[in-house]
Amino acid sequence: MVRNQTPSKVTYHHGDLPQQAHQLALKTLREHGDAAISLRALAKQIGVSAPALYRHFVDRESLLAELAVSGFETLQERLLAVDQSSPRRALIDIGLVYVSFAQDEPYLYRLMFGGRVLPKGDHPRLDQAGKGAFQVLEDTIARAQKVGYVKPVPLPLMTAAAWSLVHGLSQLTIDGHLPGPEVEPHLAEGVVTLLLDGSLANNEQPDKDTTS
Amino acid sequence: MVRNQTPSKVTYHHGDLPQQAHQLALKTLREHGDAAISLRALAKQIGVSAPALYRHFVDRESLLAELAVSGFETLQERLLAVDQSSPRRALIDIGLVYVSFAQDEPYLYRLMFGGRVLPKGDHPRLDQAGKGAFQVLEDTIARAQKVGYVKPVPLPLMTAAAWSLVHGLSQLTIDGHLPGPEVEPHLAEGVVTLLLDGSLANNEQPDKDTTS
DNA sequence: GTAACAATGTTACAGGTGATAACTTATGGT
DNA sequence: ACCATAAGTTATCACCTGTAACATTGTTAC
Repeated sequence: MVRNQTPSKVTYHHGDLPQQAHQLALKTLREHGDAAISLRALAKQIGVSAPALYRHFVDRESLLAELAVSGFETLQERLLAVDQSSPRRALIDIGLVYVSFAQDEPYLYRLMFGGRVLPKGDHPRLDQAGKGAFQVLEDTIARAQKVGYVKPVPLPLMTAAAWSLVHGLSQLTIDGHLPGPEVEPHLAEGVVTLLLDGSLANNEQPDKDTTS
Repeated sequence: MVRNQTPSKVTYHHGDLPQQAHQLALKTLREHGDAAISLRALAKQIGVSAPALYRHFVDRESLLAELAVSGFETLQERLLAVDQSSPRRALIDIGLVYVSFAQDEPYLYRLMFGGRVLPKGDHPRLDQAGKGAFQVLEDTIARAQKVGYVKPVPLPLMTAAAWSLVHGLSQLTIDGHLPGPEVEPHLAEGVVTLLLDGSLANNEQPDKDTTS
């Protein structure tokens, strides 16, 4: 009904439609998934006519793409916040933070990677944002490799393996195919460690007989 | 128009609507994705009225669930066809077959795992089919463990890691985040091997200095 | 054989959605 | 003060899922 923005005047022009639509859509996405996002419903909740949204979003899909972009950005932020002092802990924590993000925001994560929005060509901002998050992972691995902590396997290969592992674990726990963190709190750490210990340089290998 | 089934008579009753609808929907899915599947369009192509389909599929979603089930079944078949004589080759090949399936049938695979159809409760046949495919992977790992080829790490943990890895790699290549098999033909084998060599029992560990 | 019944089709229709066209009002630069 | 333009509005189209009420065919009991 009434605009819940700071400007108290009720104006013909909304003043900040794109922002508010983005926020409300994000909230709906978080709570009910992308399928529940309808431009008409959004407009009604904001108190504006449906076609008004098309002044700011060329498509419904472009709105979803924006949400996905913001998702990649916050994922990147969380990954960048990981402490990088110890290579091993950094690698593990990057993985844990990644999986935690997906589990905290299942609908958002699914939108980002669900193929609902194809990253190819249509939305250059989207794959740029995706690359950004991916880059943090790659940089962490590269750093650990440079220090000699990780095997000198080709960086793209090592990165692909790591990303695949955390992405797969995220998706499978989200979809209920694997137990979530409330059932198996240490699954993520165990899985990440499993890949990691197989990826160490020879001189860094832990005692193999104490790992059971 | 004319029924392309063996019975030549054009009848009021179709005779095999569910089957034909399933096949046509599967074809549409393969070529254009699940979003392109509309019951009306399906009915029109088959030459039947739209509500007729509701005699056989309670929902659009239940039709999609059936497609997903058949997807899991053929995936399971392909996984079961893997030669199990050598534990190591079996493990690697299971992974490669899994990823190849996803890359051969990207839209089908996305339907199976895209969260489009939630496996929880609604469709018991679906998670049964999913468990079936998953079971092949787990059995292969269990066999390799029993033989002493794989570390005595808890089976659910090892399985979760393996499944996460191949699933993540599948999804990421499908979505274009990682290079596909035409660009990097050996990526899948490299990634799978990376996890595997970190999961070997001590007495089975390959020479670490020749693995670069 | 035929009458009753169940299965499988049909047309008509009720909501809901994305998207566009044509019109109206406010904003801001000159 | 003016006017071009940005940002709203209503009206409308095409399409979709899903339901209700009716028609036709196949089947089974007598």
